[in-house]
Amino acid sequence: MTTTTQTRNAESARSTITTRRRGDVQRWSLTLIPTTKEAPADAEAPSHKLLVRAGFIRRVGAGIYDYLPLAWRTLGKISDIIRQEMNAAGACEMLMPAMEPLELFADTKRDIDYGDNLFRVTDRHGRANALAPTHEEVITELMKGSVASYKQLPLNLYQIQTKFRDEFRPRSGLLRGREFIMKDAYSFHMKLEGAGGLDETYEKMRTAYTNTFTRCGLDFSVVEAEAGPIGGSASHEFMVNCETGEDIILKCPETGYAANVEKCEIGHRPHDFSGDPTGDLEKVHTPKMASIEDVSRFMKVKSPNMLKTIVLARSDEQRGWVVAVVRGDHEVNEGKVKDAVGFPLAMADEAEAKAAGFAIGFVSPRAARSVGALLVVDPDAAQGTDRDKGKPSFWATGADEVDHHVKHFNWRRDMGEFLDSDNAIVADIRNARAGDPSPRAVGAALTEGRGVEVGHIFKLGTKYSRAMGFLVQDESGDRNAVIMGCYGIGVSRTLAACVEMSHDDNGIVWPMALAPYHALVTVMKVDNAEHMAHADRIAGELADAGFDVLIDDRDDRPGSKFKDADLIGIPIRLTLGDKALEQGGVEFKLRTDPGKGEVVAMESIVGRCLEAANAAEHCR
RNA sequence: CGGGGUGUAGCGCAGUUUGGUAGCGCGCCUCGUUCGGGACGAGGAGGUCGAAGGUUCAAAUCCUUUCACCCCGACCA
Repeated sequence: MTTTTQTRNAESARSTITTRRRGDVQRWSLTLIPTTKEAPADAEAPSHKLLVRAGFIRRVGAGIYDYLPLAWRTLGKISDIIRQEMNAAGACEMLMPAMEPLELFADTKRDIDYGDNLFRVTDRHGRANALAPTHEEVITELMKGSVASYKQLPLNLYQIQTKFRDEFRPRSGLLRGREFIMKDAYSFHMKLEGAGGLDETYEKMRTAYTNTFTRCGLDFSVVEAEAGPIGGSASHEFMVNCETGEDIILKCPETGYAANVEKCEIGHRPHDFSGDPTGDLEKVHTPKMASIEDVSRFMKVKSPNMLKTIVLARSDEQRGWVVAVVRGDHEVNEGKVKDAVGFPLAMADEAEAKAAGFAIGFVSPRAARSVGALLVVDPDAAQGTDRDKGKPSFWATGADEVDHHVKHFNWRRDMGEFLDSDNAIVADIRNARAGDPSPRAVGAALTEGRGVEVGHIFKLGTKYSRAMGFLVQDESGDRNAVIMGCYGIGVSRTLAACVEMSHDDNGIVWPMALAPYHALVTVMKVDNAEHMAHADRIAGELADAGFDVLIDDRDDRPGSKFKDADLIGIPIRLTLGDKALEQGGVEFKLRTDPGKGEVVAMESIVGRCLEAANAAEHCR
């Protein structure tokens, strides 16, 4: 550090309260940034390769990584944004232990639900402990002993902390590790609606999450996810959009509606059972071919011309069968079937279904009538006429006889009046896919995208409070189970997702908000005292303006320094060398700019950088 | 948990079929020449060949056992 920098630091250290943040200045030679030309052989995902190559992370064990200085700085920036948004939304930070006694799971049985994914640790006395995967039990236990009156609620508490999950298969570097950094928040309420209710906090969290990821400079989608125990839109996932994402999401290009595959609704699709038969029912011997693909290939019938018939069993107190029918190339969505029939159900036990008379693997819609079941047909399967071709629909389906299928199935002829009875309904019961009509805009088609889940908020209801006996007295003196919400952000995963979303052939391209340093001062001749003095002065001025600055003071060849600069992805590069100095300036180049950049006069550098930083804010 | 694969220098790899005392590229150290997009020359350091046991005069190499890691699938509040 130069004397000027030291003096400035000393000055800011003297004041007890600062209203503006002074940026950091760091010399490359005094930190650890071990860049490499080659990525480890086992890395596949772009973020994994680049984070290792750029010296952000190093593998310690399967799914366990060191966060090196650059990574730690970026994680700090993500955490800072999260803290600001959480605090602004009325949540309060605390810290719980990473380890917890296994006894805490006694009431919720989550140790069983989690199974082998729960890291277990036995201490010297033989006590069973767990490394926490999340903290519902710990915080509920805390609240149980600290909150006894409705007057103390609502509350929303959060922490940023390392979490553990003994994944079967850790992969893709930071995207799915066994140890990861997470922000988890838990809110507590006496009611769902109105002031102080769960719904209110949930909406605040949804806004806070949207603000957080927007400020991080991420391109993301908010998608409706599987409903929680309360139902409705009780759960949202925040997905960073990128090709390499593990999760598939569907979006309506006109309304912004987005949902994951499980949850996505499909817009109106007309249906009509009427239409002439395409021929007499023709039974075909299809030995041991129970799958659509096998039968399709064998009978030379395309899967969209087949009916896929799934047998489900009612899973509440009442007994009963449900036969769900979709087109051969579609997938039955159990959740949607459940919503359509109005009672819980599950895939039928094969033995029981066979005993009841279903030829499992060779079932046709006719079985609903002959065996006695509620028939639910997806609109795309409920067609007597092929609309596109304007002629009767050709259907192949099971023969309700082991090892046989039939061709020329016709809804009217083969099902008769059963279709008009209360035991036959048509409803959206399949998974959505790209090209399906949007449920929110007539004429719009859903598009498919991929993403990495970085945030998830949901309404827990009273699952944990009931299980653990967290009851609080309300105004009338009654003791009620507290209603909870829970809100998570994968902090370390956000770091990796950002790299997945934003990189090029040369390396990482950080958004300004998450970059470990905003600017990199690349000094060409580090043994030239005058040049170094310029670098220190420029860095100091930038730091005063709030920029975090890294000075590349390594005595290395220009080529490798430029390559490293691109690799670690600092947004602004200032090159200090003879060429620009002769013109009284330095070279200014954004990571996203091609070429060598432009010469900017010394006195204009800070202004030029501020301009770039602000432009970056706005374009996100 | 099923299928496939890999463990040799910090990283990337060859050598294993056919046993003979360990090599290449990058990186690192020293010296010199270089110096605006991963320089060149000369010299040098660095390896219990994942571990244990066995066969053999001799094992990275053959045999047995074991451990670790990766990829695909299944799974994933």
